[in-house]
Amino acid sequence: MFALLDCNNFYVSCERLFNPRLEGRPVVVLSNNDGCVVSRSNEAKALGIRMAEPWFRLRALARQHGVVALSSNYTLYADISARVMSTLGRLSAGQEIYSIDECFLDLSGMSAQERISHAQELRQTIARHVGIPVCVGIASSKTLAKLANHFAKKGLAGQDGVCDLDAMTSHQRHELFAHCPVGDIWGIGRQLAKQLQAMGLAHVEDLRRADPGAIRNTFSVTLQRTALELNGIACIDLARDIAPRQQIISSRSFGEPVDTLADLREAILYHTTRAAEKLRADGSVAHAIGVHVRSNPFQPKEPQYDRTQLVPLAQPTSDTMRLARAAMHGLQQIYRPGIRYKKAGILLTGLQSANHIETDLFDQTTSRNRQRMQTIDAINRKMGRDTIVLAGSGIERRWNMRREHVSPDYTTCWNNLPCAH
DNA sequence: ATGCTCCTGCGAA
DNA sequence: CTAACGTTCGCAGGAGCAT
Repeated sequence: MFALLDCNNFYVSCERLFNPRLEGRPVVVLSNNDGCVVSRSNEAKALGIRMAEPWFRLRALARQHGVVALSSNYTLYADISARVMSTLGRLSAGQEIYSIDECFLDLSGMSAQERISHAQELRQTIARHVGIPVCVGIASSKTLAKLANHFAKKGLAGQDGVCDLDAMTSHQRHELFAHCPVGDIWGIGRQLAKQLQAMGLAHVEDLRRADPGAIRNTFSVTLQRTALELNGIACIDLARDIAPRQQIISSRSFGEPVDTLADLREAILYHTTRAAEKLRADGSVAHAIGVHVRSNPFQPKEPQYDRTQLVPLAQPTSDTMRLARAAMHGLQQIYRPGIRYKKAGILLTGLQSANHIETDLFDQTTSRNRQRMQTIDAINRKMGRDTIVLAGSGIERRWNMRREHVSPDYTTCWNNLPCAH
């Protein structure tokens, strides 16, 4: 038996913790670069503001209704998330942290009564200890638990932010499934929903009753598993141990378009530095680095360009200088003048544990390099992220993202506390 | 026929 | 005033290649 616990309007709820004036008002949090809406308060949803709506298209409506728009502050959200997750971890047998605002929990061996009262207790504890409102969905597969959470959030399944599909009658379940579009199911996005609808499988109940073998043939094993899970046959286990990452991406849109190789070099070096830090934090090494640049696809009249160049590494490494050299080589190959670039980034792939790689008998520089990177990491951890940087990664950084309405890092930075000013 | 790598598309949050 | 549309991850499956 699985529970899926999901925080309500998570980023907005985080902002409200420290700014009570946001209570009762329409509030949205914007994606990086103040681009799109990624979190909405109930009041904002009531105004018809949709998920992923570009902010510039909402400006007029927002002014009219007094909508508060905030830049995203992932430092704050990550810290609040850690508090929610550790609180839940203490109260649960098995926990899989699925994303920044949701996790699966193992509720096996409980009666329906026990499950529902346990879920209520979780909600109250999170509200008291962290201050974040959450909803809980419960069922016998992860896909159904996600769906149950969806019903709980919409208030379709009765009381108080908890929905246990296994505590309901089959008639009640049927009613919910018959009216819920397939696009609301975990794993079914826009493309699949369109195809399924064309085949007459428009609602959850249709897919649940479909022949799994036929689904496998016309679509994929993934969708077959989804169909089985809708029938309460658990195909996807709770992931108890966190598998090491297979790739690391660092990329970002520019605040303003960039056209010089010099600016792109800075940005690529910056991202290489960030990604290499993550790589070493994971205790991994990379076999290849990919360099990615692209123009702005939302300006179709301008010349379009979108390339990534994969550069294999002679020996797998986590050394920033080596990765940077490879990245510069890749960038050189794909840079084209006369393009207004809007985004650049890098990708580290073929990740492996640093412990398992063969060391080159004739290479005496590797261990010195490793020590050097460890020292730099330690200094940057202690003194702040950009204390020691690559000279090439830029000072002025004209390409930095827009972040016009950012809130303070209330919980992780003393200097950002309002009383420090 | 089989198995590999590389690349693209899709989905998720 | 203008122009202004996210990021990071995993998985499936097809293309291309070698055996």
